[in-house]
Amino acid sequence: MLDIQQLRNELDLVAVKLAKRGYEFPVEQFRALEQKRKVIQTETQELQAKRNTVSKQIGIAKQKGEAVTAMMAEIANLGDNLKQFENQLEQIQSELQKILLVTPNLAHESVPEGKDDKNNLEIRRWGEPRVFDFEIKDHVTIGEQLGMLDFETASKLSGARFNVMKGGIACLHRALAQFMLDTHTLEHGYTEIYVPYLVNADCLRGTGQLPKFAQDLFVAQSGAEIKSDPTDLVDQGVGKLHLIPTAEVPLTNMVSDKIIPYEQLPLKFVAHTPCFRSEAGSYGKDTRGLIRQHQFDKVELVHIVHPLRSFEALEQLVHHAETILQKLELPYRVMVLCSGDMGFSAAKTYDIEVWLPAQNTYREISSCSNCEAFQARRMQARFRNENGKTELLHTLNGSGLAVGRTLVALLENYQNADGSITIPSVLKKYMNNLDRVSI
RNA sequence: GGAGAGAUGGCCGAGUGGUCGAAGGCGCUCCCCUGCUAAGGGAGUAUAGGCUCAAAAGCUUAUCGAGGGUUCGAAUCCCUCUCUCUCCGCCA
Repeated sequence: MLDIQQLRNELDLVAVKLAKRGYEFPVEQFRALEQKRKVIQTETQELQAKRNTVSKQIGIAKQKGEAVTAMMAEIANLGDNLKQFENQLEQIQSELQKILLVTPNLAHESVPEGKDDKNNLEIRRWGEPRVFDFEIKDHVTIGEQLGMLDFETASKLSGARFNVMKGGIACLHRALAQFMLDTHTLEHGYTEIYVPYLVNADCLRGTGQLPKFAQDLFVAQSGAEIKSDPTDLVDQGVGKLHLIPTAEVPLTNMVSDKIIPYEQLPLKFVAHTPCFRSEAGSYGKDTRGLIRQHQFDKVELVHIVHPLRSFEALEQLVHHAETILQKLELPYRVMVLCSGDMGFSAAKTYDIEVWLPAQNTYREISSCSNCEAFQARRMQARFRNENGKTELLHTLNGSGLAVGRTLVALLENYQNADGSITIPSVLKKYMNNLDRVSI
């Protein structure tokens, strides 16, 4: 959420900045609401103050045994009048809130301007794509020929965009997650966290998925709820649990409604979780293979930091994610997203793209964002600064990495002519010291 | 699933209609005293808003799990919900 003070003070400037990322802010509507708000709020508070003082006087008078009828008469009509103002104010506030809740974050000044992913900037590249001396296969073919990727069974069980892994590939998948967790906890100083995979709507509002992106989520309902009243549609969505689309949601919300002493900063969390995304609106995109699934595993990194440190932390975060690819010896490049391609909550985002030989291109495997105070403001995540004052924290998140896509990269980059997969040296200890996955 | 208890400030905990944003204690900050330490004395110590405003400051509103209601007035009474705990049952 943007700072409403900033919107009041420099509305036009903010609107221009939002336009740069392709968002048209309802300037006139906001201005009108603000004008009304100011008048109504002042009036409401004056009436409340009056009610409070007179009520207090009544109390005092009663204790002394004095007559109170005069005072009672004085505020006889105040109640109804006040109620009206309060209702009006509440309505205006909620309309302002609605606008704020769907307004994306402002792009940081270092973010390149642009409309879509074509304007993203490559800032560095690591590793050389391997040259193959045989006809390469994509990960689907490799996995199916090994008998270890079974999309047919998956679709029988759950439909499109699910997968079943078996044997060596299932193990490799597990090994990857374990390797990532170990690296981040032992070498990068993260605290490993286990979190719920079902979260309430407040959490999703806190990180910015709700209210705007409800269609991208899966909603879970307990069987008891369905049975008790199957026709009740009134409370749909609210109070229901959602499957997490990323561990960013539970991890970041750990500090919601909290005031952290500044000595404890920065907090660095890592969690390995499944992620669930409805992928509405991506019909026909990446329909083959593991690239785009309704359920996938991810190792997520979250930083909770002092506002002056957040851009420094972003560089660290990207570096931590890159380390995984370097240790796996997978070639990649780092992109800085342009203003138009960034996610809702981000002020600045780096994407890491891994080389996929079968697609002959780099594909996103990690997205690292500094959300500045945008999420913290939504979830009231604060810290007590050096002067004892409370201040909003800055939050960052990044994949470290998407496990499913890392597996894809591994299968394709480490494939051999005979259809087997070489196991990268850093993974061997998680794979019973095997050298290869083969039939 | 059955029975019961509870939710108050950083923490503990009092408060069952009126000068209560909230006693008392702990913790923390500052000061005093004490040749160290311990003990003691004093002052301060929630959060989010709004208005005036360059700022400092002042004034003001809301908040005692959440929402609604009664009342001139609600932490306190009524209703609904959520969560936590205890016992029993069931269960990975």
